[in-house]
Formats: sequence, structure tokens, C-alpha cells
Amino acid sequence: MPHRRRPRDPDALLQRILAVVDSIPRGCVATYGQVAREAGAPRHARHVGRVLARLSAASPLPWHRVVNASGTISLRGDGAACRAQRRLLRREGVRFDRLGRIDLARHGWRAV
DNA sequence: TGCATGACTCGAG
DNA sequence: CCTCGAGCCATGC
Repeated sequence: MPHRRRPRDPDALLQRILAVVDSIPRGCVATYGQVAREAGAPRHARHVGRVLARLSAASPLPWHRVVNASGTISLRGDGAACRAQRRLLRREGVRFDRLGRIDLARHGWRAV
């Protein structure tokens, strides 16, 4: 048995994060912090963001269903990726207010 | 080993 | 409701 200098397995966490994102229902959104908690890693919201940032645009994962705690898209507002996320969500019936914010009380995902 | 960098979050003003 | 600052944590140079 190799001696583990770190108690947690980073790859296992990665897999859990991907699994959580994959389980967000269509038409719903989850926050980075929420995904982190569901994956068993509270306080790792930034890590979730980093994982998603490394995904290819053609990823089968519903990465667009993850937004920040304010209900807005965290990607730079002037980028193509940001517009793509907004378009994908809108296509699923997610409503944005005039300031580009999503009503989390209405579309927020509640894990089972 | 140190310091900057992010698709983050929360509380104070 | 918005802006700021501080806390947070893996990565990369």
C-alpha cells in the first residue's frame, strides 16, 4: 500500500463533481457552491469552476446549468461561451430578468 | 517555498 | 441593489 500523503483523492472528487453536474435536471440550475457540497467538498466552489473551465465545448455534460450564487452567469459577459450558456438555458425554459439574472427560487435545483 | 490567478461566496457599508 | 474586501483552495510558474 502506497503511503498517502494526502487524505483525499483528487480524481475521486473530480468524478463526483462531474456526476453531480450530470444529475442537474433540465430546466434547473445549481450554484458552484451547491455542486461542491453535493460532491462532498464544501468550500470548493472555485474548484468546481475550474473543473468546468477545463471541459471541452463539446462535452456531453450540462455544464451550462451551473451558475454563481447570485443567479448570474460567471463567464465573461462579452464572450461567446457566455452567450452559449444563456442560449442553452433559455432553450430549456430558464427565464432571465432584464439584468440577466435567474430566479433561483424558481429554477434552482434542489438535490434529492 | 512564495505569490498570483480564477466559470466562487458571504457579509459589511 | 451595488461595490468592496476578505476568506477560500487547487494550480502553475
